[in-house]
Amino acid sequence: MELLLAIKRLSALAQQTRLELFRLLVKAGPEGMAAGELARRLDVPASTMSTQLLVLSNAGLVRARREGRSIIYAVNFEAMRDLLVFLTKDCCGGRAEMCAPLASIACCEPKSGEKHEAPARTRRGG
Amino acid sequence: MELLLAIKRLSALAQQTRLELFRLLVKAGPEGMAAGELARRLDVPASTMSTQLLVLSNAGLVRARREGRSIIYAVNFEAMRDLLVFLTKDCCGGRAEMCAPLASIACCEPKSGEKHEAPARTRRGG
DNA sequence: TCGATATTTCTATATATATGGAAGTATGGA
DNA sequence: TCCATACTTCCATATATATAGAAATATCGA
Repeated sequence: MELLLAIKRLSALAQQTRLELFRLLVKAGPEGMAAGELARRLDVPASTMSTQLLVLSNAGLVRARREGRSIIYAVNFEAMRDLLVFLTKDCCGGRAEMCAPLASIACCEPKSGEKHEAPARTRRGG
Repeated sequence: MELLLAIKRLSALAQQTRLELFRLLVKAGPEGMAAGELARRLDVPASTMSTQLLVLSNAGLVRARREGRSIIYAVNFEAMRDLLVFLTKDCCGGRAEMCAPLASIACCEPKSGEKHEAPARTRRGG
């Protein structure tokens, strides 16, 4: 990934309303959520929400699709993944100390895919 | 990690001079690099560099130590790791599609630590 | 103590971002 | 076509950030 694109994505996430918004969309999954619903949930005016969604959208972190009168936003998981890879790869050029711990993240599966607890399958509450 | 701390760290990285600065420090490793050397390398005035270093420092992403007349900055790998974990864990609440690819990053070791190419050992030029 | 070096803090200014009301645009139903 | 709903775009304003010169502070060597 290009440096400027990474900055654009980092900037998009580096703000309270937008990070909360993004997390909400992550939880919503590929089906996404309507702009109005997002505005209601985060308790911000429609115009503000629209502006914030545009920022995330311009950064490629979310995608919009129209469904009737609603516009549904959903996370672009690939874009987010690319950003994480960029940040991680960048740091692994010569030293593993930053990256190794990522392997211990509950949902980060070993690359050969051996059997393990697979906690990513469980729901948040479980 | 707290949301506000994550935002602080994302903001710190979401700027061209600082992201380049941070990457430079990552390459420098735990030994770090002097503020003046960083300013020279990125071709910015000392006061600007100092301000940017303060931002990274306040976000906990770098640490400063004095060595003679120089002040040496080094990446706080743990802080960066925590941020990556925060961003990743956040996204893994129910869905692995964003996180699974992280396992394929060259330096991201399987958690049981089986043998693999271990590219993280090689230097950048090698 | 003096002077050179290394860096920070102070200060001003330019630029970017966040917010939200009002007006505009798109969709669907009658 | 008319109206309600769902959003976006426009605009003004408030706040935050970036930049860098000048002055201040800390360290070292003589």
